[in-house]
Amino acid sequence: MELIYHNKTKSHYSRTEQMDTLSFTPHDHSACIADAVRTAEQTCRESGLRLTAQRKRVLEILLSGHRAMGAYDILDILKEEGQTAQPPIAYRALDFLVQHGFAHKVERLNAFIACAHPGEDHAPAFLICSDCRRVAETPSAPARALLAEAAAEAGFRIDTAVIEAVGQCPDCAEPAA
Amino acid sequence: MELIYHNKTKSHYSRTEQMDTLSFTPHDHSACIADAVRTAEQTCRESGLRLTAQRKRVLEILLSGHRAMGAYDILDILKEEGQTAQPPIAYRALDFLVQHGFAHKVERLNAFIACAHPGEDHAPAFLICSDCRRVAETPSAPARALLAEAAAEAGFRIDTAVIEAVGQCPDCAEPAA
DNA sequence: GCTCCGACTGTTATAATATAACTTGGAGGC
DNA sequence: GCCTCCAAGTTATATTATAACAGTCGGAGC
Ligand SMILES: [Zn+2]
Ligand SMILES: [Zn+2]
Ligand SMILES: [Zn+2]
Ligand SMILES: [Zn+2]
Repeated sequence: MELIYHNKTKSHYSRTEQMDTLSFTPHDHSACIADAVRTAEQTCRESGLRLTAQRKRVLEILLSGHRAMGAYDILDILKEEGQTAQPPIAYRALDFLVQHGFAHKVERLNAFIACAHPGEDHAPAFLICSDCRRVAETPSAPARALLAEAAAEAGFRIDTAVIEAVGQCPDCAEPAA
Repeated sequence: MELIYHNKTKSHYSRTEQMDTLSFTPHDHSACIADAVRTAEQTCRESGLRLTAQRKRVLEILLSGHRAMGAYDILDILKEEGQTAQPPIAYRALDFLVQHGFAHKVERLNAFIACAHPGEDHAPAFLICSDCRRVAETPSAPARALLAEAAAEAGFRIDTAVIEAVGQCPDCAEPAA
């Protein structure tokens, strides 16, 4: 399979803006997990936050695949690991992770994913594959700028914006060959 | 496609694209309701759809304010009107209205609004006022185009996209003067 | 008119997602 | 040691959504 997506027109996305959508790209995933955990640990150390065992474990669970997971999916895993695990356990850990940028909530799915670019201060759009449930982050600054423009014309001041696309990822879009 | 999104002065939104965000604009709201109901009736007549009494009543309830309402908010109103009204009553009517473009689901709120531009074949972005809970539709075609471009670079084909902004509407943004 | 069919409605039950409220525990500062 | 604070544990409940099946109604065709 040889797909080339850059051949048509000039990109609006500069090199430095290129946030690779690695969920859909083969990569060393155990390194990917280790990196994310290390980044979270370091960020917390620097900011005086407490990445407790529970929070770290929930982050690791989210990181195990680049898929959105419901709070109760996470709870089930914690239970299998021997915890008693009532809902607030999962929701509190998720709140912490989302609050501090280590995870995101996918509104369309009422579910959560580990952030693929922790520490980068980004406001991603999500690409949600309806076939395999994988979710990737993609840059959204240009789209957000246009949205802000449209909002401004209505006198509306945007605090946050949710941008989530549903469709087929590269793997699932291939004809069933 | 030639878009320059850093240009402050020139609008990317043509006159004909101007979907006035009337939720935030004073207007003859009873005419607004009547128009929407009439449009729905006509569209259904033309398309062989059945705008039953339940569906019409739910549409009217949604139209009563330019706010997002939960399915159970609607159920409560139906109950006050003497119906027995179990959840599927509301969800079925909402499914129909959303399916055929007479209403939208606001993912961020898990709630529904009447479409402000029925029959226009549009894919709006929503502007959600966090203070007064009013919701307006605004054009999103330019932002969607950029999102599609970013997705294409990842080999992702978009079927649908949710674009929802939370912030302050013109009325609520005014300093408490 | 009658019948059949398909779509809508009524009803019961339950699933899935999320939070409130209060108690217990534990690390660190003083 | 003791206090404070925040996290974790626990119970209960709120909110959002769907499954499943039984009744009803209206129009198409005969
Ligand atoms: Zn990975
Ligand atoms: Zn996929
Ligand atoms: Zn109106
Ligand atoms: Zn407002």
